Amino acid sequence: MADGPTINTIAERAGVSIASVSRVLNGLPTRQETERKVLKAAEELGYVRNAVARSLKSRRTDQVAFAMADVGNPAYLAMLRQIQPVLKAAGYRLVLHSTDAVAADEIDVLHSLGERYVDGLIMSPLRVTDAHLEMLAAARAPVVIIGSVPEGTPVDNVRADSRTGVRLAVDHLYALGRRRIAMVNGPLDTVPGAARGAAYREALEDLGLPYDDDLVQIGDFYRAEGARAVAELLARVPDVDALMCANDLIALGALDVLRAAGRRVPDDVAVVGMDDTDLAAASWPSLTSVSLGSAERGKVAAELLLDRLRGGDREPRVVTVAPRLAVRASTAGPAYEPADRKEGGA
Amino acid sequence: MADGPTINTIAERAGVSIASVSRVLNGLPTRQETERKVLKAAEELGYVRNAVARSLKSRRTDQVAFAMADVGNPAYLAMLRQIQPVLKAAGYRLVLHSTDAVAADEIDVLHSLGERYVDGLIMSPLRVTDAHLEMLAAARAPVVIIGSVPEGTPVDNVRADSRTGVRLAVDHLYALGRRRIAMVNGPLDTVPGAARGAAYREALEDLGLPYDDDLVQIGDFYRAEGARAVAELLARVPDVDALMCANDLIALGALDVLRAAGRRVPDDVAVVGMDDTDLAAASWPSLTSVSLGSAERGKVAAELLLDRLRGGDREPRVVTVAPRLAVRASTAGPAYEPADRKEGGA
DNA sequence: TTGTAGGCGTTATCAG
DNA sequence: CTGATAACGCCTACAA
Repeated sequence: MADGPTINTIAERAGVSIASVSRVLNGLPTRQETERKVLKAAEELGYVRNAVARSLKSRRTDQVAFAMADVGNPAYLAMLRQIQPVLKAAGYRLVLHSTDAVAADEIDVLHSLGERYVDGLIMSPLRVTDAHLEMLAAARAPVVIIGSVPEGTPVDNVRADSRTGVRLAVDHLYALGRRRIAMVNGPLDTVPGAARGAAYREALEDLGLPYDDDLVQIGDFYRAEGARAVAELLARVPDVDALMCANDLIALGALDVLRAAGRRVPDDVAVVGMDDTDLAAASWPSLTSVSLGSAERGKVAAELLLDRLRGGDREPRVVTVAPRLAVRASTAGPAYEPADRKEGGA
Repeated sequence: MADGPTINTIAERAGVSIASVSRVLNGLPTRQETERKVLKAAEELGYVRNAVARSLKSRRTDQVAFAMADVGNPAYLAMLRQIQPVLKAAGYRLVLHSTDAVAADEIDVLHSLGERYVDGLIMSPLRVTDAHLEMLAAARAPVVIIGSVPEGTPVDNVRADSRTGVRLAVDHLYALGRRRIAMVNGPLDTVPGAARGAAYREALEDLGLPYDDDLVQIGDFYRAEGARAVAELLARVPDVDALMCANDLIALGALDVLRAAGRRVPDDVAVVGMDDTDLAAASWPSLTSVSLGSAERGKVAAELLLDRLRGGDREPRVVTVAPRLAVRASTAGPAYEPADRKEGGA
């Protein structure tokens, strides 16, 4: 762990100037002989470029960050899988941050942007506080937000249309004859929580169904929390016949609880998730879910960031990705009995 | 996105020297008046320290990296959840890398260590190639490997004891009366794949059970791959009565396939996973799984790294975490029928 | 307590 | 094509 060699060490050993070393290392035109000597010396010394010094001079790190609110949520993984290759192909290394939706951690990541550790940032905050907005306004490197920020925030913004998404789901449930459609949501002070809650209410009203506070249960966007919320809901409203869950993890928790309670899905209670993650197709029964285009949003976000990094000093752009309903067994297919019925939903 | 202010900008505005600015910003003793002026100027300018320049001088970044082979595997998340707070408490920012078990990506992360972007690294490689070992030997910053590296590799090493772990599981299955115990493994050229495969063979032999190639199926450490592998296995060896899966994801895939095939778990086929992730307890039926102490390993790794970062220039240390069998429904409990039987396993 | 100046390892400009 | 040399932004003796 002794101090590593620098271009100076190489220069000495090769008997050339540091300028020549730098040139060789950066592939600039050099005499064959010089190049050979330098490369040989570098090799022998086990030289590794000090990227920190390089960044200081070049003002670039060739690194980009993606800050995820919940690493355990496959929706973010779907984004990651799209973001990673796009940036990699463009020569950037992607570093991840796990913020656990803690505002302070997100602010810290934003801060690290200012510290110049990365050239750009993709972030998907659950809550958007004033502190967030301040830092975004002051950001000196490109930021792309996946999720919604207020109009006028000077960053690119890739949005889901959860309003339409929730409507797709509620309409689907209604079409199946469900009339006691409950909503299991995450915290209302989160961006998705607020949007999905409002959308649910709106969808019901448009269908002429009464909005009933009892049918709304707030928990959090995790499986265990979802399960807890659904347990409470069932106790309070035993006649509920459909659950609109604010994400797939909540929906999986719902399935756990319904199974334990002996309620058949979808016969007794239909369940819809959101995000259409891998888990939705893999669960039992498989889960109908509203795709909010996680993968697509990741891809778009990466491309927007890349565009900015390449010098696009354009107006902030807002892209909205369209939702899609993936109908599966939890609302329309066979429930516990070994498959074969063919009825299809909606 | 104009060029940000530096300590020079602040110095001018505050009418002091850059040295004073630096001192104030670092909390060194300064006259009240000076401090006030500097802080005011910094505030007004929206100053953010350039961490790159700071690092160049101080030779520290206060950042540490954790390279995960598979972000989608909850076993790594369990590690992460332990690593994160330990390092954070010590003042380090944790950055994550997703390598997808691609050797080239892992080498790149190791390279980034040499580039001085981070002060240390925790890494959990699936395969350990010569290139890995070379870079580890040459590493100029502390590295902790979660997983096994050959004796003599000059890095701290936190190991699981999958040998004992597999044995616990196989013995358990044997005690339940199972005699056609198959193994569903990941690639044999991975460290865990090789270890678990060998352990399985050894465990059978010690029980006096014949080792049968037909009972071994190689796939990969993901759910879909696990499902595929189990489907093949079932087709080839219909009378199998127990599956020892090399991790929980494979085991979940196994449950999917068994359910689709109408085989009852555990009545017809008992299933054991490894890693004892959150998913094991949450699956249906809940999954018996060998805990290899992911959380514990993460914690130990973080502490070892911290020790090194604090100057511990000691001998490389090897810590092995003991396995534990978590018995659940997939081997011992009720299967598909609504619970109530009380028999307990082993 | 404060300012001046040197240096961290690179890159890039400018003469030679 | 090559070699001095000046930044990049910050920290830190050392001197005042």
